[in-house]
Amino acid sequence: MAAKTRIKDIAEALDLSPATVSRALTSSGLVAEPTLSTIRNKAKEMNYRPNVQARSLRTRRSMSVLVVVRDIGNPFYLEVFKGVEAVAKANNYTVLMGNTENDPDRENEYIEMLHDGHADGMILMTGRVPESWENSAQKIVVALEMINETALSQVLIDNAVAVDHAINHLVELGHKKIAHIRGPHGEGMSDRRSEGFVKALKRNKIELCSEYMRSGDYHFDSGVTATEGLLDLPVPPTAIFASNDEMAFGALSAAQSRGLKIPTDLSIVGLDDIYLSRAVFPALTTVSQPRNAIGRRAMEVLLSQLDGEEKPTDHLLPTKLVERSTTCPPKNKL
Amino acid sequence: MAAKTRIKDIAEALDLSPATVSRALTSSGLVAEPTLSTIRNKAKEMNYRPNVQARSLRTRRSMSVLVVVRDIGNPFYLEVFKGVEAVAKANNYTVLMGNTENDPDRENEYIEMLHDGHADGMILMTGRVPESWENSAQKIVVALEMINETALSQVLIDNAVAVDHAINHLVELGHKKIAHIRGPHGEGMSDRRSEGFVKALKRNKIELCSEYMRSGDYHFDSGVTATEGLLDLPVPPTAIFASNDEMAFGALSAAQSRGLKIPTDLSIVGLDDIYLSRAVFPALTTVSQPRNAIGRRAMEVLLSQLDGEEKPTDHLLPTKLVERSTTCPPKNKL
DNA sequence: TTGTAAGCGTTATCAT
DNA sequence: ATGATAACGCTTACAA
Repeated sequence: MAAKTRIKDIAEALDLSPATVSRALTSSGLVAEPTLSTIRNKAKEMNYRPNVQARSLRTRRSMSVLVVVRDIGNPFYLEVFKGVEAVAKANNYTVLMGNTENDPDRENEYIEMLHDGHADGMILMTGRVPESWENSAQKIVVALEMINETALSQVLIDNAVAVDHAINHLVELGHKKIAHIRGPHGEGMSDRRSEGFVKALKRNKIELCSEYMRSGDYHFDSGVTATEGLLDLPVPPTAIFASNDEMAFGALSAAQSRGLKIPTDLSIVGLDDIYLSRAVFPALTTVSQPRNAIGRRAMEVLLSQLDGEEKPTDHLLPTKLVERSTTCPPKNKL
Repeated sequence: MAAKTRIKDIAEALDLSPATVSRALTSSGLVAEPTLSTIRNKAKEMNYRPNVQARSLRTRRSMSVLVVVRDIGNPFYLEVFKGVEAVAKANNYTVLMGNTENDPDRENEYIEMLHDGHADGMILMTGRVPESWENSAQKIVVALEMINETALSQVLIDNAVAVDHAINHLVELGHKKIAHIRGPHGEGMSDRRSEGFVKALKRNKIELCSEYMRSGDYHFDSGVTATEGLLDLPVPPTAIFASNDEMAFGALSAAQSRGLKIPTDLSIVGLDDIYLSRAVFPALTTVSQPRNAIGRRAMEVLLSQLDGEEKPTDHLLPTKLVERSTTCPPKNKL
């Protein structure tokens, strides 16, 4: 294969100046019609592709955005990523992905990539703001995981409403003994969900039994442990609401290990609707987040912040209950 | 915040030439000691960060690699990605991620990114070679999903051996009526696994019943459908080997829906050992792929191909059986 | 409407 | 061991 075609090559082939070729190719609308087509055709013919680094160096835009997640191994983020990618691609942006493993050093590394011009903007899904975001507020959008007290734009669900969907469903089925497995204390999303739980019970005039509140870390094992504790109680709950699906899987597994029939002996509701929620048995009743839409919106918000003067704001997206097979009325209605 | 520090700024502050500063900062070993430290300290003090695009423009290396998968929503790829990222980071490479959704156009887009210098190399996990890879053989490594008849380097497991692990386990337990849910016809990996199945039966002198061979598409639903067909048979199998975990989940779910006890009534073995295989109930017995190691190795191979003259070759990594709770001896030993 | 020329921040070549 | 200078490929004032 021959060397890469440059603008200069096209210019020479057509006996024009590089400037004109550049203008024609960037659709600046400054090139007249006979020339315009000639140039574009020649470019195609010579298989021209712009050199990204040269362009970025000159324009000071990399035309790429960085999506940073806490744990790239978590399938939850991927649908969001797809949404981001769709909008990005439509706007000629490239998407880079980074994961931090909850490591502040790595979080800062990615902020530095922003600073270095490696990316023009950043979508944060780490549940935490890196130390040095301040110069870059306009370039950052927080998605999915809420961050308390920040001046950054956020795109996420209304966690309290999501929890309401779950609890209302259980209450309508007749449950009164409802337990909750919450996420880690001190994290925005996690706190918001568990506050939502408390309020939902109150609104439904159900007594809040402190024994029925357990903590997990969003992972499977913690769901198992919490559920074992709940089932050991003198008066075990008839329903468990886990604040994410993976812990709900843990609940399901723990209950089935003890020979309980789900949902007859115990109803279980999750939150997230991850891909495999329909693949467990029985399929999990849960509350779905519009992950793809969150990704799209996050990217849209980011774009408008990068272009214009859009000020950081919050964007709440709707959730809905997905009723599958882990819920039914409690056995002994009181 | 002040404007970004450039090499020129450091040079002026120290009354040296930009060239010297550049050399000191890229550890070329060409700068003498008093100067070297002075420069490095000053750089740190002025908070210098190199401009990536300028550097890439000059060196013609982007110092980033592209990982392309077929479906980024598949959690399976993520552990591989982590492996790639670890090695990449250790070598000062940035990792970009792309997904193709099995769309040839998108596959070519990523090849073009390679060609454009957006990335120096590429790790392909699409199970397919894009049309125009030929000029870039040295820059591409295929991982995870085998591609028939290609001159590219490949890093993957020995699929036949992986299947052996599964079948030998079932045979040792005493199973003779072993069914198989295979992946799509015509795909390298899929064909290899199902050939492995046939050979493994033969080696164990078990008759191959054509009714016991079903096809799926690697997704949950196809596992359900295939299993329903198998259970409807006059003489249903006592064990099912699904060629990936997700279809094994389908088998599990279908069997449990019919009231079968797993593993007593039916043993199930998967292949892959995805993250949630331990989170289903009962936890899935499966064959694990060293995904992280595959990622690491793929990146290592890519690096050596980019640097040196390493010729494309294949690299097979070992698998192992993970015995969990979906297998036991068949009920009615004959 | 098109051309000329400068410059983005680096690194590589050639001197010294 | 260090400095001067050019060059990477592109865009954008400014000029014509």
